[in-house]
Amino acid sequence: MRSEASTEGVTVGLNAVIVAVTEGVPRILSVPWQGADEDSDSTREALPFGLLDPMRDRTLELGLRRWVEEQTDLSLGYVEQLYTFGDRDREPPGERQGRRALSIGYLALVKESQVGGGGRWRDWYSFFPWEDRREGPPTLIANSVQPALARWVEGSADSGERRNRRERADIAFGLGGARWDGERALDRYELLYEAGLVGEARRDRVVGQAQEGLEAEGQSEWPNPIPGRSLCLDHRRILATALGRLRGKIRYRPVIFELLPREFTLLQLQRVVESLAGVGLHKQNFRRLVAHAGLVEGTGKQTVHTGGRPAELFRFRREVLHERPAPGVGLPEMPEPAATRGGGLDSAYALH
Amino acid sequence: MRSEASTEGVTVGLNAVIVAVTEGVPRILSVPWQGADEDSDSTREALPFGLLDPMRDRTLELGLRRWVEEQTDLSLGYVEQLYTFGDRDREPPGERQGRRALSIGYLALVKESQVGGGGRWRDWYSFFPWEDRREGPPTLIANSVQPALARWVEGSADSGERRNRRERADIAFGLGGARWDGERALDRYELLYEAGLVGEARRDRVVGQAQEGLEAEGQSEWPNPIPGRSLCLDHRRILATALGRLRGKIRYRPVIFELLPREFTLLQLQRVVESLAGVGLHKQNFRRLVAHAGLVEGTGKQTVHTGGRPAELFRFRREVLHERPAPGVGLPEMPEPAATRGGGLDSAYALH
DNA sequence: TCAAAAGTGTTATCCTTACACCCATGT
DNA sequence: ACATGGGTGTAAGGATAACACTTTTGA
Repeated sequence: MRSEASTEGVTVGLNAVIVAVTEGVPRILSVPWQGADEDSDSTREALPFGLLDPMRDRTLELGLRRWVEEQTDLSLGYVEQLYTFGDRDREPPGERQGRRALSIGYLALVKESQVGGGGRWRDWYSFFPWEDRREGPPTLIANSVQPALARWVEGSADSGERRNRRERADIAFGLGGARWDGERALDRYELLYEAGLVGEARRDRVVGQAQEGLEAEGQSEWPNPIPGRSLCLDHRRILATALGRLRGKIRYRPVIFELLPREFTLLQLQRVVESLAGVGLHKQNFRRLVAHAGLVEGTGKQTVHTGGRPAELFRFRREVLHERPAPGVGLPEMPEPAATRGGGLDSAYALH
Repeated sequence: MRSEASTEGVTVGLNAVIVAVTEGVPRILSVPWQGADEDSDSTREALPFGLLDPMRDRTLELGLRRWVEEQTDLSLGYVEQLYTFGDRDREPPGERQGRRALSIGYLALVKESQVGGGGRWRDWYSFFPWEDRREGPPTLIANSVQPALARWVEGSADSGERRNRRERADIAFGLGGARWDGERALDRYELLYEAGLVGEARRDRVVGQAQEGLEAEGQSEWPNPIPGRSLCLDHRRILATALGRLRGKIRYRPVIFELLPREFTLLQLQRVVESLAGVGLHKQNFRRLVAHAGLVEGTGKQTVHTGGRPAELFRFRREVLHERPAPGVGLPEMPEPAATRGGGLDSAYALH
C-alpha cells in the first residue's frame, strides 16, 4: 500500500490572503512580483507568500505566520487554512521548471488599525467586480458576464454539454431563475476561467472545452475577458476561495469580530458584514438579529458621533460560544428572483 | 518576496476517507499498514493513501482517484478535498526520516452497493465512540471523557490556563451548559490528543501542556486513553476532519444522495442522515422537511416492503439546485441542555 | 392480533421580514 | 430646518418542533 513513486521535485508555497476592512471597503494585501508572466501589469502582483521550510517550522500555520511577520509588520490574529491547489498547468508555461508547485492557501484576518500606508491594500472587489451586490446586482453581470457565458453555452459540442454548461452558469451566477449564492465565489471564478473569460486562462494557454469549439469554427481569438484585476500564478483562484469561505464562515462562527476594534457601533459591524457578504442589509433587522442572538453586548459608552446622533459602543459577547452551537450573523435568504429565463436579472431585495 | 529556503525533502501523501453507509452503519475503508509503530495492533491500519506523482497527475484530485482505483475496485463519485496536515511531530519518531511529510486528506462518498466483502469497512464510530449520540449522549462521555478532561483542566499551570482549558472542553464536548455541536468532531479529537487521552499522543511523545503538569508532580504515567480504534500516522485526525466536514456539508449541499441508491425510501434517507449526523431524528418532521424543501420527489413505485407497510420510493430532485441557494437536510438545533455546571450531562432531546 | 413501518393532521412557538415611526446631534 | 445616523414597536408569514392519530403489511 505504499507508493514507489517519489515525491521529489515538489515545492510547497504558503500563500496568505490577508483581509482587513477599512471604511466599508474589504481589502487584501498584495506584494509586487516579477515572474515569467509576460502578460499585463496586473499579473505583476501576488499574494504574500513563501516556501515551506521543511525542517524549521513545526506546523504549516506557524510557517505561514513566520513568513508573514518577516515580510510585513502585521501581527496576524485569526488564521485558517483554505485549500491546497496543485494543478500542474495552472501557471504560465515559463514558470514550469520540471517541478510541481503546490499552493497552500491561508486566510488571515487583521483589524483596520493594522492597515498602514505600507502595503498595497487592494479593494477585494477590484479582483471580482461581479461579486459586489451591495448596490444591487452589478450591471457588469447583465452587460458582460451574462452574454459572454451565453456564447460559451452556445459553443458546446452537443446538447448534453450545452445543458450542463447552462446549468452550471445559471447556478453559479444566479441566472435563469436560480438565486445568487454569495458563497459560490470560487465556482464563479472557475467558470469564467474555464470559459476563457479571465486573463489567467489565456496566460495558461487553456484550450479547454471553451476554445476547441471556437477554433473548430476558425475563430481562434479569445473572447474579451471580463474586467477585474488579476494576479500571478493561481493567486486569484486562492483569493476567490477565500471570499467564498469567509462569506460562509461569518454565518456560523463569530469571526467577524476579528476585523473590528474591541468596541464598535452596530453600524460599523453592519458595514463590515455587508462589505464581505457583498449584499446590503436591512438596518433595523440587522440590529435586532445580532442583539437577539446574543452576539454583542452594550458597553455604557457612546461614540464621539460622526455625522449623526452618537451611537452606543458594543463589544463581542464571548459567552455566546457556550450558548449556541453556531454563532454567526445569519445573513438573510435572498428573496426569490423574478424567474426571467435568460432575460433580466433578479431585481429583488432592493435596498437601493 | 521569494524564499531562499528550498522545499526539498517533502513527501506529499494523498489520503482518502472513503465513506459508505450500510444498514444504518457509517463505514470507512481502511487498509493494512506496517510502519515503525511499535504500538498496539490498531495502529497497524491506515486510510488508503498514496504519494503524489509530481509529473504524472494533472490535478491532485485526479492523482487521488487514480490511486484509489488502482488499489481498490471502487469507482469514486463525489470527492472533496478536506485539509492539508503537515505537523512535523505528528508521527511516531521512527517514521521521521529527515523529510517532511504532508498529508492531503480527501473525502469520498460511495454507494452502499459498492461495499463488497473485499475491503475493511470499519464502523466510523469505532474510531470515535463519543460521536454517536443516536441513542442519546453515550455513557462513555459521562463515565470517561468528562472525568478525564476534568483532571486535565485541574492540571493547568495557572488559573488563566485553567479557565481556557475548561472553556475549550465545555464547548467541544457540550459540557457545563454548552450545547453539543456535531460539526466539532475535529476539535474534540484534537482536545483529547492534547490532553494525552488518545493513543497517538503517547505514540508521538506529546509532552504538551498536559504532561508537564503531571511530570512536575512526579506522576509520569499517562492517563488512561479514551476507548476508540486508532490509526497510523495522523490518519485518525484526517478521519475526524472528514466527520466534521461531512456533518456540516449535508446541511447545505445535497451530498447525502451520493450515499444512497438512485431510488430510496424516506426512512432509508433518514437513517443515512442520522448515521452521519450522529443524532436521532423525529420521523414525521423529517419527512415533511425534506418534502417541503423540495429535495426529493416521489416515483409512483413502492418498495417490496421489509417489515411493515410498503413505502413509496423517492428520488433526488435535481431542480432544487436552481431553487434554493443551499439545499441540505437542515438538522434541528438541539434544545437547550439542562445547565448542570460540571455535573450531569445534558439529558435533553430524548428520542430514546 | 400484534408489531413494524408508512403516512396525515394540528397546534404552539419562534424566527424572519417588512414597514412605520421617533430620537439625538451637527451644520 | 434638515440631513444623518441611532433606535423602538408591531404585525404578517413561514419554518420548526411536539403531539396525536390512522393505514397497510407480514408474522
